[in-house]
Amino acid sequence: FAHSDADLSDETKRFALSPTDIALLNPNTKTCPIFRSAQDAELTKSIYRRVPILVNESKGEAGNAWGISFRQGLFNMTSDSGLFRSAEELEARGLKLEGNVWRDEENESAAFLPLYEAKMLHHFDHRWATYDEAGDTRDVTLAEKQNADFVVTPRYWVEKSNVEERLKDKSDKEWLLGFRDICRNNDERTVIASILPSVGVGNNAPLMFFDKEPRQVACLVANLSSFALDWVARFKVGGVHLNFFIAQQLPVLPPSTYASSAAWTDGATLGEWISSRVVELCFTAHDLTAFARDCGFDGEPFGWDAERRFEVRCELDAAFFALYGLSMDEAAYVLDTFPIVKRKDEAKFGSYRTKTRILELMAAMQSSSAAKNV
DNA sequence: GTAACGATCTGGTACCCTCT
DNA sequence: AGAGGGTACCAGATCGTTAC
Repeated sequence: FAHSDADLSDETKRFALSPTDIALLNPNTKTCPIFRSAQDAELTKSIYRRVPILVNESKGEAGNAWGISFRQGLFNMTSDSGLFRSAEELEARGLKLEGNVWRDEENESAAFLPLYEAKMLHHFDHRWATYDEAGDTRDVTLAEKQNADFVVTPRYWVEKSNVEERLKDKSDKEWLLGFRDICRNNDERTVIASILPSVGVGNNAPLMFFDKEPRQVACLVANLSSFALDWVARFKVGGVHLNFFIAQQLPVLPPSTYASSAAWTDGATLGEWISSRVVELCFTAHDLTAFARDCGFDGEPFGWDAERRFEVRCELDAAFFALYGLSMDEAAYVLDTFPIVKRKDEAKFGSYRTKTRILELMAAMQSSSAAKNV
């Protein structure tokens, strides 16, 4: 991100990284991160001194507190394309479409599940984009999101038995955690992870599998969706892929974090405080009922209320800035490095309200912590 | 077979500039 | 002011190679 020779004489853009620094930031691969300034480098190093990486290969099982394993989706968009079926084919076979699942009235096991692609997912949203009748993708509308029965339409479907077979050694859950492989460090947001139903998934939406409680996984989703983590991730993504080796070396709070409570969680554990918010954000449609139930929530899907979602997401972001040990000044600096978020906020609301609200919430958290210490 | 990842292609949007 | 063109950005899909 030094674009001209003049940048080389800018003292804020000139800094040194020692071998120890590089080993701190990318212990598995010793890859050199891409910092834009000395300030970025120093703040990132301070985060890595406090927060462990997701999978530290040199530490064996102890280096994988989440018991996590990865897989490039369930189907390779190139080599598995022979298994993909279009709506026309399935209709011609006499199958009936229910939601986004094609069913055979005579043979219950012969169903075809949607094949999700990464672009259909976004933060806390498994209904971000859908295919239309013409075969083009479009964003899901607000009215559609507000309908808990609405489901996205994929480009292809895959046989349910193929999905089950590929999942049988990986997960017994009826939901998955996927993230976008294709991303850039100058996109609006870089790390985009989401809970999605247990369906077919293309290789550009890699999946994470765990041996942890669903509520803890919900907390991980919030962590992966936080500005704090995203800011760090941007120094790690050099090309256009969020490869496994990059994901594994992101600073991610360990599951044990969520067993404790904070002054601002009102007596609840962090796990309860965070996971209840994640369920509220994710469980907006009936096709994620299994996820809500696994997290201990028995109610109906939450209505899609943009203002409420904004508030809850700001709460989560404020929480993760605090959990990452960032001061309000540091959080403000981090949020100023998301120009597209800022620009869209200003265009729609007249100011960078995401930043304003997160900082307000951080201030409130700090004063409740201070009150508790008295 | 899985994973990392480059090359190329597609189709879209956003924004800026110039010309009329 | 509006039309048209150019360019950058965005988000993939597809195909291929290499390594293990």
